[in-house]
Amino acid sequence: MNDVARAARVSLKTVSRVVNGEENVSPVLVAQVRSAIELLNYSPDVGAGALRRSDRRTEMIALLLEDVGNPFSASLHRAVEDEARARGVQVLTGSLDECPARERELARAFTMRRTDGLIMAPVGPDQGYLATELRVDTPVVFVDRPGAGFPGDTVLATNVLGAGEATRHLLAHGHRRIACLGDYSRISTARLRQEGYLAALREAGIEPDPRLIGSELHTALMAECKVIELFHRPDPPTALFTSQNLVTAGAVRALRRLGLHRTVALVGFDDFPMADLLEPAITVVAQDPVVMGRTAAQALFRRIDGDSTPPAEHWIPTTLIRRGSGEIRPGTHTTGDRLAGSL
Amino acid sequence: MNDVARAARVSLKTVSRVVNGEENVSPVLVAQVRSAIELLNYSPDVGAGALRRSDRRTEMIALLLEDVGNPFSASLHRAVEDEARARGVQVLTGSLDECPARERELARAFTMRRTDGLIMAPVGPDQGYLATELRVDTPVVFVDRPGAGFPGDTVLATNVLGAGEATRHLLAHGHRRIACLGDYSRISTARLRQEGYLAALREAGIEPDPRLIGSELHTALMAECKVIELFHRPDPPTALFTSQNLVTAGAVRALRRLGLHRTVALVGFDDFPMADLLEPAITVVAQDPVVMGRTAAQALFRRIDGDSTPPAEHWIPTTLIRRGSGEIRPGTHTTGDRLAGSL
DNA sequence: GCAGAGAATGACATCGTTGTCCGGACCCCG
DNA sequence: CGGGGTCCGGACAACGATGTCATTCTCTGC
Repeated sequence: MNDVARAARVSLKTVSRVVNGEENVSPVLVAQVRSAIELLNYSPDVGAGALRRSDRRTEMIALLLEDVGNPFSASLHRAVEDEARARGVQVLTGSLDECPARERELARAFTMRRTDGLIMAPVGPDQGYLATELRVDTPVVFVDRPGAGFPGDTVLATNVLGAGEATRHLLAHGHRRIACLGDYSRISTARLRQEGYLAALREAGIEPDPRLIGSELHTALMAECKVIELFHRPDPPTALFTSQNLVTAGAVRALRRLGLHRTVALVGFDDFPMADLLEPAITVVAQDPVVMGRTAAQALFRRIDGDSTPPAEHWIPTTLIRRGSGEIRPGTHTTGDRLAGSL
Repeated sequence: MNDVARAARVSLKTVSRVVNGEENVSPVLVAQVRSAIELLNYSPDVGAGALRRSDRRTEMIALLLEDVGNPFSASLHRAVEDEARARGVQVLTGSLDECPARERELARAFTMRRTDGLIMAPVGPDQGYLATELRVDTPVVFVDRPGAGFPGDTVLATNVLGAGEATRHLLAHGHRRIACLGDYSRISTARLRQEGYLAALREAGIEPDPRLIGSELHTALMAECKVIELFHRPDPPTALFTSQNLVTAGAVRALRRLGLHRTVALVGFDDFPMADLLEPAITVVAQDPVVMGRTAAQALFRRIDGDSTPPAEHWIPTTLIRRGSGEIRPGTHTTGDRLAGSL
């Protein structure tokens, strides 16, 4: 910037004014400065600017997700990026992999980078550390899972409702023995979805059978094994509610191997690409990661812009998508290819 | 940091030394400083540090991908993150959406943030602008697609080879009329995959039929329509090679609607989750986005560390995964469910 | 006892930028 | 012609940190 000032024969400050589009600079000087900028390929350093500026904005936000490589996190990330782009803000991301230590470590790293705000899908049981770790007035928005020990807006899917709807859907199709398979019970979404399942059963006057409830299934393979085990025992379920993507995949695989995919009903939580192309196509309770990401980003920017109303909770509704697998009735014994055509 | 120095009754410089783990500080002072840091919840500002430091490293790299929300980009992103994390480097990402203007805009934004390097899947026809836009000595690595007009390492899938292998696989199963469906021809990967297809045909002594070649199919719907059109014409293909993910999805959908999914062979370029659960399961030429991301990040960090050997090309091999759809022979008229069990 | 080496510490300038403040030029009006 | 505002432009300090260099202190060896 010094070089530009020299080349344009003006003071440093005038260059700064031109770059920042401030008023009260004569058109002549503006032109001089602009051409000097062009000539020297000057590019302002937003980091240095942030350092000096009174608002201290870095125009960067941090996004901590379970795994930027998985479809849910990736869609959410994209939605956040789109909101951020509209404001000229850049996004720093990090993957947590269900590891609380990583959560803290990344929160720390982003603090040292002075991000203007933080959107996070927490994995640890408590985010109280943010109070000391974070710079004061750095807003935090929790997404997908609620945070604890630190105030912040929260953006959540209607997990209990969605799981209840899935379960009621199966009940309405005549099922009474419905299994519920989910991820680690320390994950709040897994707990809540199981809760929704239990509530729907009780509502229908059915006492839940603990042998039909599987948790701690973190990979498709674990889910697959669990399902196979389930059907090797007496009195197996006639329907499955799988409360997470990989569990759904494992269950589909298991039902195939057992030759039960047209006999046992299945509703999964969270949609996935090609779900409509499987046979039978998979009925799911779809979340909306795009709306979740957008909502979280909008909430964060409102806070960054100074909104200091009490933390709000945003509930993003889920949608039941009927595709076939969830509409199988108990006692069905199709072996042909009829369902495929009935889409 | 000033406050810490005051609290610990030492000079600013001594605090800096402790924070940066420099030697030659007496243990007594180190302890004093550390407790002051603890007491005041001091967190160093890496931005300010980068400004003053002679190497000017911000410990951030930029990653420009097609769309961080799509599975390929997301996996690649994750792999880059893992390499970066090992070095304490953060990753700024941006989605390009096939828009050259966005490519420039984001390259500019990242330059203003002084990222230490840039990994990019270019969409524009020329990256010559980087020469003036970018800070000198900022290394660039091109991934997925080659860059033009600016030197940089390149990490590419073996597109021609992979497409050739897919096509030869279909030829080996007796197909002679094989369609090739792909994305916008301005995308280099689309062109190269078509090239591989053409080469394999010619190698087999077959003159390509232009009516069997579809390009500019950017969405699943466009691909679906194209396939349906293909089969409404006389002399339709007996096999399809779909050179991109969404095109594969569209083709599967179209074949289903036409009732041809067990009759017409299909090989797709790029794997996708659940491909093994479709009926028939989809044979694909799989890319390896994780290896691509890792390779790109490693190459970038080598450059950041000062390697100045001439730009290198890294070829990441593709793998043909036989699952069923690619092994259908011409003239097959299965209507039952046999293939599903034959996995 | 003393030179010289080396360790420990601090003073100060500086990175690229913006906030503050001041001064000069210009205009309008009485 | 002078008073008082508006408009422009620059000098200077400061943001939070580190590089450089000078200073003090403590040994070591003879």
